[in-house]
Amino acid sequence: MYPLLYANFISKAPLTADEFALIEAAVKPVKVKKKTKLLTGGDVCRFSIFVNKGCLRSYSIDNKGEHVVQFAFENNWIGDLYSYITETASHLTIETMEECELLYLYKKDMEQLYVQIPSMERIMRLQFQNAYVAVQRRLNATLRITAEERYTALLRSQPDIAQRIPLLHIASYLGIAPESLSRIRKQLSTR
Amino acid sequence: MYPLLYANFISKAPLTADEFALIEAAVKPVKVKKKTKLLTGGDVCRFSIFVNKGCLRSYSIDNKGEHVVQFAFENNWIGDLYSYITETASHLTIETMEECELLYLYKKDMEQLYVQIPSMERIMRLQFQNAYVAVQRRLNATLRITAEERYTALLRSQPDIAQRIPLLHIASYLGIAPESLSRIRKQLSTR
DNA sequence: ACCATTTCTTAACATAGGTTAAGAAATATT
DNA sequence: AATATTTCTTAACCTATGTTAAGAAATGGT
Repeated sequence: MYPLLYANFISKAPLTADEFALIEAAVKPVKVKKKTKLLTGGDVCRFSIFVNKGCLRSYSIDNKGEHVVQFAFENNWIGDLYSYITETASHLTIETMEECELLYLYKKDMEQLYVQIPSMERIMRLQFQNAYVAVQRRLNATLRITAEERYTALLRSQPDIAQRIPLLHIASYLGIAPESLSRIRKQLSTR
Repeated sequence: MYPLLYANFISKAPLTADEFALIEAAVKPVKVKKKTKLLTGGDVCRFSIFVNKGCLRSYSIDNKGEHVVQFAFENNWIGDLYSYITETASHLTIETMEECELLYLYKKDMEQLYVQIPSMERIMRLQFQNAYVAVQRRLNATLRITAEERYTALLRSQPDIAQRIPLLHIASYLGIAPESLSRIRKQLSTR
């Protein structure tokens, strides 16, 4: 039924067919249009979203504008883990950037699954752990390498990003002005 | 016996006197001199260290030199959470920067405590969560504000840092050259 | 197909921070 | 106290990225 989701789960912990059937029953499939807000700053994030098709971004807003925190493509999870766990207001907005097929896993249903499926706890711990490692790695990159190097590294890890995501948002994710990314692209093309 | 440790634990989860006695029995107190390495890149980190007195830093090393990842002062924890959980080689070195009184909590003993003390799981989850939030916040700061603003923010959150820690290491933590931090200090003093 | 909107590029100029090099100050060692 | 080591400061110059402004290109809606 959801082969991508199945692969995603069993990469973290083994599951029987019956157990995965419980997960599929808990999951809420949703199709949404481009530029739809799925979470707005101030809301409590009560779900994790699995991307079956399409892509999304999460971003915070301050007096300087939007700052992209994360992109999520097919087979990725997105949400606000901190708000989810603490049940406090999120500082993030989550928005689709293409037409998307998403699978919502609500916390309420997740708690059921914890009781029914022993490996479930491991899965959430791994999700947190992956999030932690990803942000730690990105911090190191930001402190130590130039924007150009960060951009080429991003292209390597997600080769279709330049086609799928406006330069504007990629620049925001890298922490630079869009004009600077445009200049970087030009420099890269003339080599 | 260890009032700082006690306060640190009960800020995360309630504990009975008997439960805290089990923790105190599990903890290994150590006094170490300045500039002692407690973990070296390549080791698996099998402990969390609680700082009762003194201060430490963790750092990674690459071709450009050392990069400070974290400072830990009294009442803080330090370790390599990723290596600890995955039991893979750490990329970090942990080193004292003053004479220290430390409390080691080994993973092996921690696992006993998990069985004996129900709130223990919550405590570790909170530790991970705090680490995640701290690094997320630092990433945002690094992407969005100048080195000068990051330095004044650091001073605000840890006012004695300028007295206790060499400028060299503070600059590394901020991701700038020591000369630049020296220049920033000068600019701040003439205002 | 046409118009509105969004996104991207370019260029000139400004600035934060890096690099190099030298010496001064502080701290540790004998 | 004298010396060695570490840490800090300063200054001149360099480079990456920011800022502003304008127009070009692409995309979306009707």
